[in-house]
Amino acid sequence: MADGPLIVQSDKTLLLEVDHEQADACRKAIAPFAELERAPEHVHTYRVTPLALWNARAAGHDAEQVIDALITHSRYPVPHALLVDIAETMARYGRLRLEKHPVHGLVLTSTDRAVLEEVLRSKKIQPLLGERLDGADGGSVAVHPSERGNIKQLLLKLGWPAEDLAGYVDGEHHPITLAEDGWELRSYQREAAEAFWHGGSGVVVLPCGAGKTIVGAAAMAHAKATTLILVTNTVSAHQWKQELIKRTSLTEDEIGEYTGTKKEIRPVTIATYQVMTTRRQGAYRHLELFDARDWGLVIYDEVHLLPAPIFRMTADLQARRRVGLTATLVREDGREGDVFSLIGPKRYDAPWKDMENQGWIAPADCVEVRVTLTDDERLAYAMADAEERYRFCATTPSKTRVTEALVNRHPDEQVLVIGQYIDQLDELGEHLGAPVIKGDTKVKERERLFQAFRDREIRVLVVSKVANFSIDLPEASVAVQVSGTFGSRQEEAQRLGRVLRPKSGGGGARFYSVVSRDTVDQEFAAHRQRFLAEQGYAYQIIDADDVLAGD
DNA sequence: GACGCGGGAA
DNA sequence: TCAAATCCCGCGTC
Repeated sequence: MADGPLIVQSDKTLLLEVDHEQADACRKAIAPFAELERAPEHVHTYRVTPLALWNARAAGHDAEQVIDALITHSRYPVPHALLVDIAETMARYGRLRLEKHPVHGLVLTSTDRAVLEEVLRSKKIQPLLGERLDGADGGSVAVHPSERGNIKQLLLKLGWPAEDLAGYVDGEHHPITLAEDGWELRSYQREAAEAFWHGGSGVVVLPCGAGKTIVGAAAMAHAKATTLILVTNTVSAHQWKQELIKRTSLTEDEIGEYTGTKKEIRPVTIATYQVMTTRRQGAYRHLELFDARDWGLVIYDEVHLLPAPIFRMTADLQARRRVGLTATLVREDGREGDVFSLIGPKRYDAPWKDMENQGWIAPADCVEVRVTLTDDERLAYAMADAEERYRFCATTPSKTRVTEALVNRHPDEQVLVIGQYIDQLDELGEHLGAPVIKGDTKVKERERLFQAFRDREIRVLVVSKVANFSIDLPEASVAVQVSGTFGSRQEEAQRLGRVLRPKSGGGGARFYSVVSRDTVDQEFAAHRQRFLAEQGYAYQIIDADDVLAGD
């Protein structure tokens, strides 16, 4: 295409011209194998990474499709070296395979003798290996079954990710079917569960509110086996239980909660990550849960939050079927590789914009409102310690008036004001005459306020980070974000997710992010927005003065 | 045993 | 980076 929207560079970055008429199609075409790096106004930068290429490979895309996508949308001739590199990187996945062996249990095998020799020379790999079993057309080597996870991690780091074809144990049979009354699986939920089931293990990526729990239930109905579900908090554990009772044939007494207060082990057991990672005298206290039953399926909820010890435990669970559920595969700690090798490749991914087009989530406008600091504030900002800087510019008093104006812009809608600093939120609450929900708000009080908000007795609610975790926040159609943590892309996604539930009137949602101009606040906000930009959400930028002037 | 509270961890 | 929120656990009361 002579005037395509994409510039493909030999350093593996892709520049996408956002306003080009082909930009959406292009974004969609490159999304499976490129990660968004920067997303300012006009040109977005993507990077073609090995992990993204291998995920694409595992999802059944071949190098030819990837290369075709680049050539189709590129404005200039695509550097040949890059095309060669992409083809070679993709070909690395699956060159080595882990397979079952009738005598040795597990073997690492390859038809490419040279690759096998190369990885066998690694000092870290050698201790995991047993006997050499060379055949006529290649080689293989025994691997101790308990090292199945470790060797995959190491091979990925060496750049030769193994395809794991060694299969799974069925686990203890347990009858589970989906309930049939009054609802049915949405098409994408069915596809996601099937994609996981055929892959055997891996990750399903769906937006907030798209019904990840239901995908988990569908996966359980495939496995028909005892299931261990790992979740981030007890509220989530409870919601899983309620949802499973509603959506499957499981009854209350078949589902156990394994948390701080209850230690039930049942055919389906829901445990928090935290209870699994608590230690006494250096030893994990509740490891026995993994061996308590012959689990046929392990579900990892919010896999992007999986703590490091759970990875180590998961390395020993490689013969169990595993499914990870998440809205965002990105991790701020860079452990995407561990998700890939220990949970599995991405098996299903639904772009948010596609879901929006099909009416599963509400359309949303994202607006960044830029506040200019006063001269005094600018000076104070410049003098502030590095640690104090973000707090200072994120909580500037000017934001209060702007927030109030934004809230008043939508007099007939339910509005959430979301922020990070309690002082700021208290002040906003007072100013807006709205209740504040924060960490030390009692659960009873939270529920009372949520209910009043649902009943429209309260129109505006100010919430702290509790909004990032607690799932049972009622729906709103407008959210105003006044501060957030540095660069947490998943935080932004969670917060936008709060307003994405389809509206009864069919209307759209509005997400405002109030940001101090020319400060680290603006930088942080830009970083948080990256994930949503990748999903096709563009931020319109407006000036706070225009808001105050009533537009 | 069902709570509520406060300390510690990460 | 810090601040904030979470959860677990042990302790008390009833």
